Amino acid sequence: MSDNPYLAHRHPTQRGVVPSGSSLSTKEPLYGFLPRNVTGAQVRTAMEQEINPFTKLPLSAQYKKILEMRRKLPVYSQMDDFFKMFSANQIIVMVGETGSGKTTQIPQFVAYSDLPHTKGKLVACTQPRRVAAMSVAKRVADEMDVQLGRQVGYSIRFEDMTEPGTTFLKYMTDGMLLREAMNDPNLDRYSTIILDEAHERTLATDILMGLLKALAKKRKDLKIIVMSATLDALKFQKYFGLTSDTAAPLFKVPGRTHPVEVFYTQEPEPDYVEAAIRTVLMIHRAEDPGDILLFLTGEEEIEDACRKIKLEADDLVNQDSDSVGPLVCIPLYSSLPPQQQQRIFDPAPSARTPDGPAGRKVVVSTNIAETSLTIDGIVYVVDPGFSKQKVYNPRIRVESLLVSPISKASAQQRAGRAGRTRPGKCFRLYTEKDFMTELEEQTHPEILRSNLSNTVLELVKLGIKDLVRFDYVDAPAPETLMRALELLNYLAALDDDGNLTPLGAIMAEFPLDPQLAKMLIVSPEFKCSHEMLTITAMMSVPNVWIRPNNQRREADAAKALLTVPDGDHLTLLNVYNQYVQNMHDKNWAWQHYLSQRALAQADNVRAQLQRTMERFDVDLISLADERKLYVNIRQALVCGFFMQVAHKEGEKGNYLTVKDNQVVGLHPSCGLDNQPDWVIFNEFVLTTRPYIRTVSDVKAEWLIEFATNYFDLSSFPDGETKQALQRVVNKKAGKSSGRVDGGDARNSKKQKKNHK
DNA sequence: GAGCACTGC
Repeated sequence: MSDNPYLAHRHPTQRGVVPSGSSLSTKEPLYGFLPRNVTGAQVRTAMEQEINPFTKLPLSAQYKKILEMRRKLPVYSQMDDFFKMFSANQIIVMVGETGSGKTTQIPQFVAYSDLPHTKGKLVACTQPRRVAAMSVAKRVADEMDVQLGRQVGYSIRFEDMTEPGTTFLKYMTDGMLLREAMNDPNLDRYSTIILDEAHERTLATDILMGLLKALAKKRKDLKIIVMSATLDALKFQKYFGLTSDTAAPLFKVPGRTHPVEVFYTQEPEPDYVEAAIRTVLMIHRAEDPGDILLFLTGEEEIEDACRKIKLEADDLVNQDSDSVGPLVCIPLYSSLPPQQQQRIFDPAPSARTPDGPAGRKVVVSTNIAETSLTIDGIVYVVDPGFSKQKVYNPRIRVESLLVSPISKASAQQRAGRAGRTRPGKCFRLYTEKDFMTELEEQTHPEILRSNLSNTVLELVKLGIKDLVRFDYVDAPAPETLMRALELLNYLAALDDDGNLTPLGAIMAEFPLDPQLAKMLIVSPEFKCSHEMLTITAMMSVPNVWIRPNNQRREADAAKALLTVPDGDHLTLLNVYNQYVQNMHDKNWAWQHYLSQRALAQADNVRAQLQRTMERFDVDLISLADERKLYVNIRQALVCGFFMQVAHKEGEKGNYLTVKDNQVVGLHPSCGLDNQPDWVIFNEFVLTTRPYIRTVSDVKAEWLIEFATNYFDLSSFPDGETKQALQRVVNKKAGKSSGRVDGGDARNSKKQKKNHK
């Protein structure tokens, strides 16, 4: 409070209430404001003064210009109703369609009501994506006529653009707020928390909803606003109702978009890519000027479709250049370099002759254009009705991507992309009947489609005792929770009663999957923590290898030069080290067919992980003897990934995963120069057939020594794998092992038996 | 002998 000039200098004795009857009243923009009891009229008056109520500085011309625009937003005209509802309720559900202005305006309204700056508190507004948190914060700082990072700021991974004591309105990623909650379960710094884009149902937002619902009962002073799209509102209202049969109040704001006419096909389309190409060309020939957005499922499909559209469009132009204009086709997916992604904002090609037919731009995109990126000027949307979606099978512990039908909500979102600048049309390549009867209402929330080992560790760290009975908006399958608990128990992050161990508490502090966190924390015992830090960082960023279609051989040759034959993990280490030795040179990366973007990310992640290691006194050490070092690295890998081991089966190059007995092959990208008996893998991918990817050679002795519990033979199904292990155990009998078990590195004690 | 929907800490 003392660092607040407003209170400290003028009204030091009043707590959070701006006094009335003061002689300063005429100059005081917040005169008479009672926290959480302000009216729309009061706020509008304050906004129109000459003095910025939060900085005491004169308001700029730009502020006044922006205020003019803000007044036209649908949400602005409902200010009175908003303040009434906000004053009277602890939790509000709000729906505001695209263009309502909710993301920029509501947090400001809340700031005028909460007056967080007078109490040393903050108003937080979460976003699912970093770019959104940054760009909205910038916009709102402009609207409030303050410098970004002062009164208004943002907080995302790698960047905290806030000033403690000054910032009172903070945009942040949902994951960032969840991290904060792990160390401050009451979230005491916040007076109001706004969860924006709740309908996207990210894992972090789902967990936050559960936490905030419980916290609202404990902290009566905490207000919560959940903002979502229309379709989900009732679900959230019921979830956040005070009792089982009352619902949280709904605040509704209309959007500001143009109508979109929707067309369906008469019959189902057997080949959606072919149908999509046909539809794009039909639009180009027959419809008025305006750009087209086509949704497909992945990189290969998109590049392929772009080629075909381009060929056919050129044909059309050649046949009839008097009535068909030029067409450009632009692919869009996340692994494209940013420079190429920018091409979607290029204007459509101009007509060939001054009065010739207009040119047209076609963007062929993954789901990235459904939420993350908006392209202005789109008038036509072609929606085949599919996207790649993550699915998790807890039985075999595998996450995979499957091309699946989209939901109605998703189809609606796609159609909406046609109406951002003027009335548009959406061509759905499925029948209206299928839309009505076959599509699910909502996309399944992420929590139902993911491996939850990370989430479960977070929840336990958050103090949630009974994971099965936690009040989820949608409860995950019990088997998924059991799988997560089992893994965390084997990793010694949780004890046999499900309580967090000291090791688990540290693991939870790392922004990593539990396996990675574990191997990193135990790595000092193997004197290779510098190296494990690098490998962990490299495993936490997108694929560094680039393999252009027309230069596959060159790319493979470049990769061969960097490959370490004992394992892909060592190759990743080598790549990073070479990158650093070559001074992070962009050209070096380019010449070796490596993604400079991914390498730079690895650098960033590595630095963050190193800070976390230092914070918890995890030593950073290396062995000088490289051969011994490479052995130790693979031993440390075993401590994290012992549940992802496969054993060679026969001579055909097939492997059997341990315990699950899935038949898998080494992925063609694997750099091993032979077929070792035992391998440890990072990923199980299900494409043309089941593959394991990022694979290293390990020894059976290590499995038994460093993952004693998991490789307890009495828990093994009979089979070749068990026999092979039995031979190793027999051979080893008589010799004694010197090393401590890899279970709980901190306590250096043997893991307890924990099998059924 | 082949892929990497998209986010997030």
